Amino acid sequence: MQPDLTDRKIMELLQADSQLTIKEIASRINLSVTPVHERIRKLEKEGIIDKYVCLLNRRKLGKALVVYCNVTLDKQRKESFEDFNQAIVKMSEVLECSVVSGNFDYMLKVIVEDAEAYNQFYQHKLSALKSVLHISSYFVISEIKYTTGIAVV
Amino acid sequence: MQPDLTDRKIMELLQADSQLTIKEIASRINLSVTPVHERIRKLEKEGIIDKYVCLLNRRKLGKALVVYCNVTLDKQRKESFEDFNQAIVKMSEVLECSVVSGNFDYMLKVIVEDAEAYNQFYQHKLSALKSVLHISSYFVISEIKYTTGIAVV
DNA sequence: GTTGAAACCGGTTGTCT
DNA sequence: AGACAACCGGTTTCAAC
Repeated sequence: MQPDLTDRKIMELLQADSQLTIKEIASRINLSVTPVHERIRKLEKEGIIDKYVCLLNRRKLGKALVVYCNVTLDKQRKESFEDFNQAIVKMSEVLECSVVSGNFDYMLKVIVEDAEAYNQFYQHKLSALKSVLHISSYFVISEIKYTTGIAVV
Repeated sequence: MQPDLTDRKIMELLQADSQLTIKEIASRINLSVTPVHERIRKLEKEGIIDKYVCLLNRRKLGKALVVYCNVTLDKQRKESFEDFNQAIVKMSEVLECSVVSGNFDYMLKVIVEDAEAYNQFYQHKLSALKSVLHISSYFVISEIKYTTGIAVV
């Protein structure tokens, strides 16, 4: 199923605020509640709407530091990638981790309290992994834009 | 206000699934609905809970390609940063953009349909900006981990 | 912080167009 | 496929403990 323009408008609204009532969404796109309700159910069932979450303000929770890491693995070792992947998914400091093309192997996004906390993470968790050959860290100085909403309309 | 352990447990649950009923949350942390309701309201009021959103499945929407970009600006130009920032926030392909320490200036996360769409974005939007001196693109081959939930407990 | 009750409102379902 | 109406369940507020 390919979502039509009405579906996309609904998704755009829910990506910005998932607490909008169906009634509110319906009035914004000039529809009644029934079709809006059905469309949302369908999008959820199809897995196009993946999940509903709340986003927290990291600064108010003392998690002020974001670091992007480039990691290179030691290719000589067998199953380096498997070991690394399994270790990474367990680390709560790592929010994003992807295999990338280019000079290195992985791109990570890490969130911690401060520079000292990052040092602890770096020394005792990330670089402690046997499969890791090299790490470059890029500290976020200023966040210009952050959104979870992808362009749909 | 610093959230206590009970607040943190609530946040952890809402970060994973914001559609949980208060009743359900209450039973999971062995509390009644009233205090859970009050705590959530408080966390929202304080701005610790920033917003509620839905997350979409990008692949099912044909947005299969994620690219991390390192961008360096031409420092000679006055107000390069301001110009760049303003342009970036308007680009729907860019989900994350941060000023970072190190060899380059910005780290971007871009989501587009495919390689051709990225090429269009790269040539006509990103590198078209006057303030941009250099761009390195890292294509995501495999996403190992992606979460919006920060560690709170 | 707990329990219980009451009012309210949105989600949900069925029926009709 | 959309509109309307009725029902049900959760949220919200209040009281008393």
